[in-house]
Amino acid sequence: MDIRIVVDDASSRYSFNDGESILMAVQKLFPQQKRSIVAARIGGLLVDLTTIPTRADDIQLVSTASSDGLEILRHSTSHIMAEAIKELYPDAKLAIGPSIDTGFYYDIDMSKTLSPDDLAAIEQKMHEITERSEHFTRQDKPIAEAIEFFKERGDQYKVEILSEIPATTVSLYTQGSFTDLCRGPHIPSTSYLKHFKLLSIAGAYWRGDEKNKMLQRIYGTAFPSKEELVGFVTAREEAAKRDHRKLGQQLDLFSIQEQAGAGLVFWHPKGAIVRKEIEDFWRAEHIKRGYEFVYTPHIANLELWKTSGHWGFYQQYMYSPLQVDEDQYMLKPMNCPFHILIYKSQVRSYRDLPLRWAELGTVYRYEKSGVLHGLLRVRGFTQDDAHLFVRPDQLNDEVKGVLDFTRHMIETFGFTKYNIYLSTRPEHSVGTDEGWQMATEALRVALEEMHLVYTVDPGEGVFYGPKIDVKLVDAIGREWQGPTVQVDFNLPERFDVTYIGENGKEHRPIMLHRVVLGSMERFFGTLIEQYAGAFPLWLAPVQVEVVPITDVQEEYAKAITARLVECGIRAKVDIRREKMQAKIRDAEMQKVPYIAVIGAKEAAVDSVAVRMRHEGDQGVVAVDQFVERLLEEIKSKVIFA
RNA sequence: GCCGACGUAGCUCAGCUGGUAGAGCGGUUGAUUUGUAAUCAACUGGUCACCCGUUCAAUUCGGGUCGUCGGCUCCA
Repeated sequence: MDIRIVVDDASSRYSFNDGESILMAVQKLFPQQKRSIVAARIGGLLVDLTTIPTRADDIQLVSTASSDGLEILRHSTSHIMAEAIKELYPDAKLAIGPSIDTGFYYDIDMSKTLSPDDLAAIEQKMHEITERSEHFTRQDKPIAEAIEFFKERGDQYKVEILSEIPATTVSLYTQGSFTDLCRGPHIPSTSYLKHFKLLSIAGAYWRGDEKNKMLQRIYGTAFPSKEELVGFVTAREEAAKRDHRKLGQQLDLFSIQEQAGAGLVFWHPKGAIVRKEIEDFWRAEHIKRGYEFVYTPHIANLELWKTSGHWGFYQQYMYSPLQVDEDQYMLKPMNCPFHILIYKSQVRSYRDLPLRWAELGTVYRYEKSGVLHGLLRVRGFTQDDAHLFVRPDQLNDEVKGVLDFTRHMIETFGFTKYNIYLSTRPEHSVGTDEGWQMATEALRVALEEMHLVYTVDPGEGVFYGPKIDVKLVDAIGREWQGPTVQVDFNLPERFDVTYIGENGKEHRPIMLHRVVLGSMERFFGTLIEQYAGAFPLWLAPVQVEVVPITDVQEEYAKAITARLVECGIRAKVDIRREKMQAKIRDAEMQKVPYIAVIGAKEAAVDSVAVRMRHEGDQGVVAVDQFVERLLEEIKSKVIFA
């Protein structure tokens, strides 16, 4: 049979003999790259290379250079790891072992608790298996037979999975003595696997449900080449250096103290400067966009939280009540009810809307101890919150306004790594289907009209309404929810929020909850990682470090520093009895954007020798010119100077 | 909260099988007056996270608590 074989952009024809598999053809056609071609695609379907073509459809070869190929390699690696584990620990029961973005994992239930040392032994066993060149063979079985097969082996998890598969037949893959339930395809032989590494052990609930048993999960990765594997490991080490927790300490930005409690943030002077810059900018942008500011208390009567529904729907995140005289008061987990109270303090006309009220509102939420994470998940944090009270006819424009605002913030702060999601109605929620549908549609339309790329995140909305989330990505690729817009038709209902319409009758406004940064803590955390601590000039805690070469220039250096400070520049002078090299080193390590070196030459002509962070010596510049340049850079919020 | 690992000077870390601790950096003092990433020296610094137990003796062994880290589950 004569079939066209496609590789990347090229194609050639090959005439298959009876019973000749794709693998045999590949070995003849591409002997030099036989281990990089791992599967094939026929009519859109991925198949094993051992497949014997039955029709004259085009065959597209899949190599490990493609994402499909890499996934197959990694998935096969997880099977090989499972085989190794079964050999070492025969009582191990396997659950699931998929490939993921960074590699693969396998969830295992076994009596022995694995330690990091055991990973080396498993890896060793895997190398043995790859040297044995075991073939992966596929077998299609009626589902009942497959269930019987796994039942006999005591593989209860496989049986459970099978019992929920609707198909009548399933495929099993065997290599060596190991057989697993799997859709495939797989690499033809274990010898294809050369470059892999087991990374870590973690706990994971069976089927991701915390009511189920916790299994042991082993994470690992595999790559087509040694260089790529080494590159992956180095990239992880590099990413760890950007970790905001590490930089927070090195740059003296913030701390979280055991003595005070987990998840409670202390902003040190340098971190506080960055926060103040962010806040100043934030306020100025709000004024430009027609917002007003409000301030509200940190605690309020429990009755208020019952009215708002938080007591019913959000109690697990709220701290225990405080007894105040005869009443119970709650620390606020959200700001919304307070803004509503301000709204309700007088009768509102349709002419007053939209009302946009913003507050840097500090809230406290009980987060489970295991989820706390530096600045990115804490128990007390300040939301850059705002609530918009809008008429139905204003909803679309207002959502778009918020999205535009968010985009402006993200761009100004130079974020390049983020994803947008549209989250729909969750299981636990209030309101009518029509309400949810209308609100979700409003968000979707706004996203489309703004030409924003987004993903629908089903069931991830808040109990009171759907939302659009912007998730910022941290140094090692984890997503953290930042900016969000949420439509709420529930609270206005519960608090009986109204405005008087043109017809003189009461109408219900729609409420929008939104943050354009997320929270000051989380935003700062991701910002630190974004810049690896090297903030752009406008945000840098110290903008200029003035370094006199000897103490002869000390007075001049102090005068220059005072002049810079006078111009609104955050300048510091280093008058320690250290060599200039040591001062420069320290300033570089503190990631100060500019170092102004002053020796006898500079002092004589009212100038400084400018050194830029990461760039080195920039030559001598007159002080006035230097100031002008700095002010311009600060004003324009240049991201990469 | 769950699974696992970890918790020694301000920081980074050493301390074999139990006999109350060390280094470098930092800080202080002194000397050095220096041209773009660490000048030299002396001094300083720790109820070994906390509590209970085993032991003649615990930083070291066991249990618990708190915290941190990697995941899971859950969220700004």
